[in-house]
Amino acid sequence: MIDIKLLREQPDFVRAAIANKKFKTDIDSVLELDAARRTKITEAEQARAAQKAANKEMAALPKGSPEFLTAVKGMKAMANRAKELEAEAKTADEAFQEAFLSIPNLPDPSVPVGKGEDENVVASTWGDADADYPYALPHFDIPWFESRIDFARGVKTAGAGFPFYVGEMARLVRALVNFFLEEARLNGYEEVLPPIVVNAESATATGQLPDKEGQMYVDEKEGLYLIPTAEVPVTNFYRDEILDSDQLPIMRCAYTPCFRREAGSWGAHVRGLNRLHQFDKVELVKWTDADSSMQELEKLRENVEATLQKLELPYRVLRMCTGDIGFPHAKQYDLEVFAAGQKRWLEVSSCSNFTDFQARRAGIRYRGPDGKPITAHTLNGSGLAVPRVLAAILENHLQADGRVKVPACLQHWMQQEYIGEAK
RNA sequence: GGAGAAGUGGCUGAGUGGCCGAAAGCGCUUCUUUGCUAAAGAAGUGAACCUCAAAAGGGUUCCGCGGGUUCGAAUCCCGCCUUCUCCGCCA
Repeated sequence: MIDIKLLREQPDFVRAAIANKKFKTDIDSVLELDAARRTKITEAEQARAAQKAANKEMAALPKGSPEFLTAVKGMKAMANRAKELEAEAKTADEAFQEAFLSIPNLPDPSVPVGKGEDENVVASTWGDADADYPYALPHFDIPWFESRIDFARGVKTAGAGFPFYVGEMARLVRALVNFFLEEARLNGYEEVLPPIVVNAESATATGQLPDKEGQMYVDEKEGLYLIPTAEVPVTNFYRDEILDSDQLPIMRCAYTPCFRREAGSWGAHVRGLNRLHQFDKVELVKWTDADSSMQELEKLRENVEATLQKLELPYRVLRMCTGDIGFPHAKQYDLEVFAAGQKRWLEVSSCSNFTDFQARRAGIRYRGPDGKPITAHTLNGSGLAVPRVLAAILENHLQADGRVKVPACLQHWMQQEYIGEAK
């Protein structure tokens, strides 16, 4: 949620700022609900204050005396009145909160204005996507692919989108996870191994609930959700806490499997590893003060880029435009690797600054110079998601003999220069 | 899963219907003093929201969470959560 004071004091500024986002909000009705709510709260509090004052006088009277009994009669009416007004205030407040939560975060001024994904700006490109890849194939067309990543048996065992990784491919996935974690560690991120289920409070704090409820797998009996990303449990680590400012920025990384229902998003272009219900990812999360989050976003993006470079995969950085950044995002970069077999760019990381939007909702603050709590800023980025990186490795590093060359940076964990079968 | 006990402010811990937003101690901050990495004394020391142009001030709420009883609840009742102990089960 945004800062309510900003909305009250500069409604036109807010209106203009979110005009270019894809989420539509009626600012005027939010302001009206806010005014109505405040009137009701004041009324209710005055009634309660009057009751408490009268009550205090009454408490001094001898219990059971005639004066006492008379006073009790009057008090009953006051108590009922206060209760009524409090109920009205609560209703008005809930109506306001619901409307207020529909206001998206304000895009940073540096975000390019645009209506949708076609207007994202390519900020930079690394490597040579136009190079000749004479042996590249879509990864799902590599002859030995199904013997290493077994979708059919995954369907039998769990369902579509839950493949088995077998033998050297399982080891390659593990190598990638280790490599990503080690990169993060060397860049100063402290590793955490979080729960991979969260409760409704946590899912609400980071914004998965209520809007994206349909995207998560849920255990209704226990009220637990399988995480769609490690962002959820990791960010909630500090929910409802006040941090010391000298701790900031806090940098964490976490490997987890991620679970996404991806309801209604299946089609020809999501074959193979392009989109799965379960996948492995290393997530980077930062908590910063209010002044340095934009710089920290650049560092975060650079950290992820450096990791991609070591994998020798061409990629590009997209500056997401106002019409394509997410609801809680102030600024967002997407990193896409070029998969030479499919001749497609595949998103492997999204690096985002939520400014104070998510932290306000999650109650994450730090103490400022005067000791007063200030809402923190939160950021996160994938560093990286395994399956699409794996897809690009399989496609781009496919050799003349039909095997795939394992990038040098993974040797430490793989101890194997090639995978697959020679023709 | 069964039985029992407990959940109070940064920490320890009083408090069983009104004088409790909450004793006391510790910790922390500021000041005073003596002066050598310390002692003593004084004052202060949570959060959210409403009101106010702002500050000051005022008000409401918060004693695990949510309901209820009552003129009035940290204190009584109900549900839930968590922790601890014992038993059971188990990687």
